[in-house]
Amino acid sequence: MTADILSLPRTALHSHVTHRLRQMLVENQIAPGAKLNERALCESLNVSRTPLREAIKTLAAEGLVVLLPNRGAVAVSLSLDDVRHTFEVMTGLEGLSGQLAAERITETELMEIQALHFEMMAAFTRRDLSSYYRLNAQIHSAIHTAAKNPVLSSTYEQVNARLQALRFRSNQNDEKWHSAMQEHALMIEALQARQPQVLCDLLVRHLEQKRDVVLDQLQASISPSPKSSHSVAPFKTTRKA
Amino acid sequence: MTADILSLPRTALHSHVTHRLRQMLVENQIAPGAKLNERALCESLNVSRTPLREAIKTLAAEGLVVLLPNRGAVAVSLSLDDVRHTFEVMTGLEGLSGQLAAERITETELMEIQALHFEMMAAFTRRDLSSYYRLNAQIHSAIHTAAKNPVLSSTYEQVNARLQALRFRSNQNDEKWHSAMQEHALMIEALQARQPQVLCDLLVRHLEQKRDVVLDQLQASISPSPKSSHSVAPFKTTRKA
DNA sequence: ACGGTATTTTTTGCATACAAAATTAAAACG
DNA sequence: CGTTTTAATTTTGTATGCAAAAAATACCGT
Repeated sequence: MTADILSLPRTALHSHVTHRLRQMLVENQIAPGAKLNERALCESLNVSRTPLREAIKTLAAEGLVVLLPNRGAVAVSLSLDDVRHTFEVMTGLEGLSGQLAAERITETELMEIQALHFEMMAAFTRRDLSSYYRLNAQIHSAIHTAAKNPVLSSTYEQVNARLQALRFRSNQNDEKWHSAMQEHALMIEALQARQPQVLCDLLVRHLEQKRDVVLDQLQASISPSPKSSHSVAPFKTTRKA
Repeated sequence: MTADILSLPRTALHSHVTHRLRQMLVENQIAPGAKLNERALCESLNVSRTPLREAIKTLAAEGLVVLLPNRGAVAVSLSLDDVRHTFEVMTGLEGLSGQLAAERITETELMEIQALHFEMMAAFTRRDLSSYYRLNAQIHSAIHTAAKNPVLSSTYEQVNARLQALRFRSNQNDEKWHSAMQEHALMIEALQARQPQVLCDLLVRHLEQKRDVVLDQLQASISPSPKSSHSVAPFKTTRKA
């Protein structure tokens, strides 16, 4: 008994499919490099091919899938260089966001971020990783909101989505996690003191650390054992032995 | 006798339509705020509704059109704040691009930019505005290429496309044009000297100037005479007198 | 004549049908 | 047996058909 929406689905089917597909890509329910079979997805999502294909075109524009002429679409699979380039852009955008946030943040917004930060410290103290991730995302999102530039926010989100599919774990060890917490504390201070450049630099270094972790993990996941967890290889990694 | 492509259109019809529509939007053949009538566009482009609608979804993801549920799509119409926000992002991206270009540019690339710069000086001397625009775009594009980050380039292009539709004229008067030329000369120097921060600052200030010109022109085109050249008003500017 | 309601027309959104291409399977040949 | 060729199947790309919603027009009451 699937909990279908059969009352008011009269609007926005393609939009619904877009969201669902994006979620599947970002959450790795569709692995990087995997082919998007229209028939299969149609059945799985209970829609016809028309809205599905429209959704795929949208996701292609967002860079989450790649269109192969006459061969359909595949989930984007980032090379190491792609990841480097994407982080470079993300870093620039996040730095800008921090700068603007430090200039434009209101007292209420600042207090909310401080509250989130305390919650995050609690999560850290308990070593509650999932809460930590959630709060971390919320804080960064709050900074973007404080920057008060919707174009910047949506651009950042779009670029960020491509990396989400990598499902990397930062803060593997306690030491790095601790230093990430300290960096966050410094960010709050920079926001309080309304120091745009300081916050910008902090965010940039923060992201560069994350980038290095991601790149290390990616490299580790491909060079020694080709178990293709989230393979970077363009197409089929399966070969006849 | 229309020069149709009847030999090899067997691939990428939606892609072709996307390009054509994007061009029409960017070149203002479809005015900001104008409704995209599917039937009309189908006839005009000689395609069925399926590839047309797919193209519209792509352009919606690029931010060139806005989808209204059950009411189709309209060409995006930027408010003054939208323009401000868009320029803010553009500035950040172009600054980053300049930084990276100054770090990564090769001798050959630098020489090509210098050549383009001399051509631009020629165009300026002749007060050949259209050549100037073309060369200006080429130089900026060459800088992006020199930054060697495809993700950055495509992100920039996408954000820039939304502003292209404004069809603004920078360098209205000779004085501003002259100072723009001087700024360009300084950029070349910064590239030669491989000074990332200097180039970044130059590009940022360059774009901020352009932004101010655009905002002035936009404001002038709406407050005094509501002749709706490229209207910023959300919908119909025509009212019964 | 005017405001509001009902009806027609148009337009959008989705599903389906059909054609070309690609992929896979089978067959023929070496 | 392996390789290439050929046929069947699947899959993608586009066109068309149908239903709901929106817009436009006509109608009606006051």
